[in-house]
Amino acid sequence: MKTGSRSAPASRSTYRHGDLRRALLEAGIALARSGGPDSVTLREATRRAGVVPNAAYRHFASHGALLQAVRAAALASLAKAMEGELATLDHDQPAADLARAGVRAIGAAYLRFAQAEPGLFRAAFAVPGDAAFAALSKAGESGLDPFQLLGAALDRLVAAGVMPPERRAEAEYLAWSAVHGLAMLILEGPLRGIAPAQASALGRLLLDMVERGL
Amino acid sequence: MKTGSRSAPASRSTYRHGDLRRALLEAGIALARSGGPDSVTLREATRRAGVVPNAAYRHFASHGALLQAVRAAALASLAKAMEGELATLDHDQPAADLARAGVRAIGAAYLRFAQAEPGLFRAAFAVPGDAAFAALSKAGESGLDPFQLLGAALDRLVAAGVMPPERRAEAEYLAWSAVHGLAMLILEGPLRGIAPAQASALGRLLLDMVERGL
DNA sequence: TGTACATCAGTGAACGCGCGTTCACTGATGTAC
DNA sequence: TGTACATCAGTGAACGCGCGTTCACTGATGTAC
Repeated sequence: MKTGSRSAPASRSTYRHGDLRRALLEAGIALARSGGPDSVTLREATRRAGVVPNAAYRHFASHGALLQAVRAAALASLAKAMEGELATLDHDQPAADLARAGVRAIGAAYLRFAQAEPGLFRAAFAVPGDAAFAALSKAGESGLDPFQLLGAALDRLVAAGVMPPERRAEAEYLAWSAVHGLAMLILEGPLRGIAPAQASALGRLLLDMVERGL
Repeated sequence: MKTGSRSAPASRSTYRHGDLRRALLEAGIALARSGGPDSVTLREATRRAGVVPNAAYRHFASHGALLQAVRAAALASLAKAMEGELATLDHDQPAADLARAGVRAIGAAYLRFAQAEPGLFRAAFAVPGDAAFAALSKAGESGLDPFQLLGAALDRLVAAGVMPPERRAEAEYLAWSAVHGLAMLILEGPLRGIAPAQASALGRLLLDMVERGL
């Protein structure tokens, strides 16, 4: 009988959890961080929140709903990393240089995030499938998601006269392709286990190529 | 009692299967083709081969061993697609043009394979983990695997004087990044569901960018 | 050329695993009177 | 200010699922004599 109830799975004195939804989401994010999207499971998330498995259903309709919330958080986290990189730019330089630096900052933040948080990165880009995902907030503080941040940087490139407007539409996908591909090669391709310094050197070369190529 | 033995799970008259290893591998490839690497399971492969689950252990040490064999087959298949594309090149042209066309052929084959066989493609690039994988044959008829085929095409680019030798080392990863990234965007990114024609147009633009950028 | 026997490919039955999900419940909270 | 009651967050127990893997076996094959 001990001290009343030993039914609660873990260290919690109150019957109500208080903020279970948040706790589950954070557990899910931690799981994704350490093992990628496949590690995000309802049972482990509830376990970590100190709660019985089915309690999750008060806050998430299904396992997929939790996973999508985790993915959205991962994307928002990437967006914030990009915004942070953009914030370091020196604004006292010619508009053309600044615009170019903006695109590089986006790319560099992307690559750094992929290497620093491989689990979250993989979770962010796991095949979504569900349309409902679109409603979730994947944005950073500016209110833009990672893809939109790249778009805005490219818009500035056009506005600064660095890139002809007729190339703008394709540029989005071409630049994203190059950077995303390098990230994948580093995460799970032939470049796996490369040192961060080498990776960022390669990143610079890649961004050179993109800049020349666009 | 029927006609002797009804113990065999499926349509097979002989007690011995005859070529079970091959049958399991082909079932595994079919599974990867339709559902990606996660669909490759020992139980389903044996089911399709008309055999009891544990029979697989006469031919594969574990589930992972089968999966790796499937991955190697997928890579070999990609290598063959590249070789096929290279074979269509017109050799009656200046060496520089031919070398450039070679690199484009590699890239185009890669993108086409990704779109035509998304399951195999994903299986081919699923995180390997095991070093023993290196011993499996992932090569096409030339004996080169996809990565080596790209390397050879780049060597020809250098030999033809199109690319300065000092850029050769990086070029491998930069070109691969761009093409692999576009493939991922088309398979499970914002470009999912794009029409093949649009995809190949985008592929051409990407290869333009790479060519200019290198 | 015929027969005993070793080999070993495939069988049959069973494990334990962790998962998502459903059901009927209980007990703390906060609101209406 | 105090009490009855509705709400609903979390419990407890149980499902069925498909998976990888292990064990002792059986029966067809092909080789040695």
